[in-house]
Amino acid sequence: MGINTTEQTEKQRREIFLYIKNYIIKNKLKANDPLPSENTLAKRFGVNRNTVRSALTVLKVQGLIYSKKGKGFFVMERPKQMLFVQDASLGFSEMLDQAEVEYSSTLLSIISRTASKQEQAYLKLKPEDEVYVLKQLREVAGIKLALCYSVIPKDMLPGAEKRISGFSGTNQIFMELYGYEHPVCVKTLIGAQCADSETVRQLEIPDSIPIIRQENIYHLPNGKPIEFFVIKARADLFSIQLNFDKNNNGGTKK
Amino acid sequence: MGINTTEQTEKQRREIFLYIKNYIIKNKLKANDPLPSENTLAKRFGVNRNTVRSALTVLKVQGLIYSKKGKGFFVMERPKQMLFVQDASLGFSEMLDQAEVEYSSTLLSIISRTASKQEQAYLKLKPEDEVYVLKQLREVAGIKLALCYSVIPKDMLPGAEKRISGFSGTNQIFMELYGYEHPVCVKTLIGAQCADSETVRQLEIPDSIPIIRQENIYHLPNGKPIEFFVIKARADLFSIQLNFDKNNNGGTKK
DNA sequence: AAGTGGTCTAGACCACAAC
DNA sequence: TTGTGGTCTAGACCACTTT
Repeated sequence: MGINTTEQTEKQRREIFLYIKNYIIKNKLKANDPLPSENTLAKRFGVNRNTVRSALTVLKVQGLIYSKKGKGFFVMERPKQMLFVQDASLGFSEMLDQAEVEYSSTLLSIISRTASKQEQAYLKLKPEDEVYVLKQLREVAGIKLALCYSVIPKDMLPGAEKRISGFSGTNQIFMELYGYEHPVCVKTLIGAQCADSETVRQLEIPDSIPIIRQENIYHLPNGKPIEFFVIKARADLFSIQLNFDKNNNGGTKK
Repeated sequence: MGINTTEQTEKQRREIFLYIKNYIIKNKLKANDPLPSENTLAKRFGVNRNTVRSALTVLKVQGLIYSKKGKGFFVMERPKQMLFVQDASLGFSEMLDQAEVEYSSTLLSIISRTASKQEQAYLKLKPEDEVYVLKQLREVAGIKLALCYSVIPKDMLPGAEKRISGFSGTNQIFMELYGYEHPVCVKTLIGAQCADSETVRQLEIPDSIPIIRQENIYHLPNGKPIEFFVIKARADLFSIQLNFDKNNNGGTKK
């Protein structure tokens, strides 16, 4: 068949797409197992290599496979979803504690700058006030799970740059290093977004994985704002559970 | 330049990609404004139409542009984010009420079937028990915002197929049609996922938009499970806010 | 040297839309 | 009829990996 003859419009690309998906299932391929090469598939289906490539591209943006130049295509690993129970009294680290998973925190950077308008509102700051911004990478069960940003009024942590070490969460800093009471979450905002380039790079994920973005505002028990905490976590691994059983406020319907 | 000569490897596709993004900004294009055609761009950059297409494909999967066969490429509309405050005592419709946005609900289908294992656990059902499954499309401010699934034990709604009309939320059915008390949410699970094909079709969105998935379990005040409610909402429009100010349970740290 | 994926060209045919 | 996007072919060259 030299030139296009018949029903090329209803895509044979889909046929190859489905073949690969079935191939993975039937052969019970696990993560990082190799797939047939582009040329092999092109010959098997009697189509051009470009057509095979367009099918593989779809699988790639869906995060089912990945490729390495000079080597081939491989099955992407799809780890199991983890569930984390959210509570006003728990910080992020403590939530991981409660979930009984092994985790670690790496302090990527700490800078100080003036507060943005949003941060001024959340932390009750004046435009000239400065904040510390701590960027952290959280790994859970050996997997890079989330990028976290802590925004903290600078006057709450005098000399923080030199005092912070052996870091494993800001609540530890607040309580053990500065003697504050346990902060309480007064507001949480949960959304989802596409992975930005920094998140893709730091978490080493394909940009097809959606990101759960959680913003928390923490106060001290006396009402003083102490932290604006942003979590950007891989949504394929991270989900949030909220229980209303206990602190049921009686259903005050408006 | 007949055949590939020099540095083709570091992609001129990116050049076209950036050109289009700048083109939209510089010319202050609004939603649904047309973009230059593939052939126009190919001539302007002196490249093949396929190269232009691969750049446009990237912009399409990112949800910045869309195309219509026979017409051309257009700027995708990027609506503003809406914020919804979550509360144990509020159903989804009531949450929209409280947000003071104009909304509507369309009942897409109602079927009955046996409960899945997950539904059996959530609704305390036996394997042979049947449930109604109501599929709803929620539109907010004229925009298709979310696909919702209500799973309700069949014995809670005798003869539902014939009694349901002028539907605007299951809580209305529970209370006005069947005289139940106002259900209370006892558990919420929030995650994010890529848009599945049905959601893409029903909400008329590109599959690049992430989806917030919220699962709620509702009980009657007497503790009887009445509804398993799943919301699949566009994450570019929908985010969830939780306030812990009021019902602070005192910070019982474990 | 041979094989793999990545990029790009040149050109064909199709379905659809506007004139 | 002309122009648009959608699909596919055939083939070139590149960078990288393995033998």
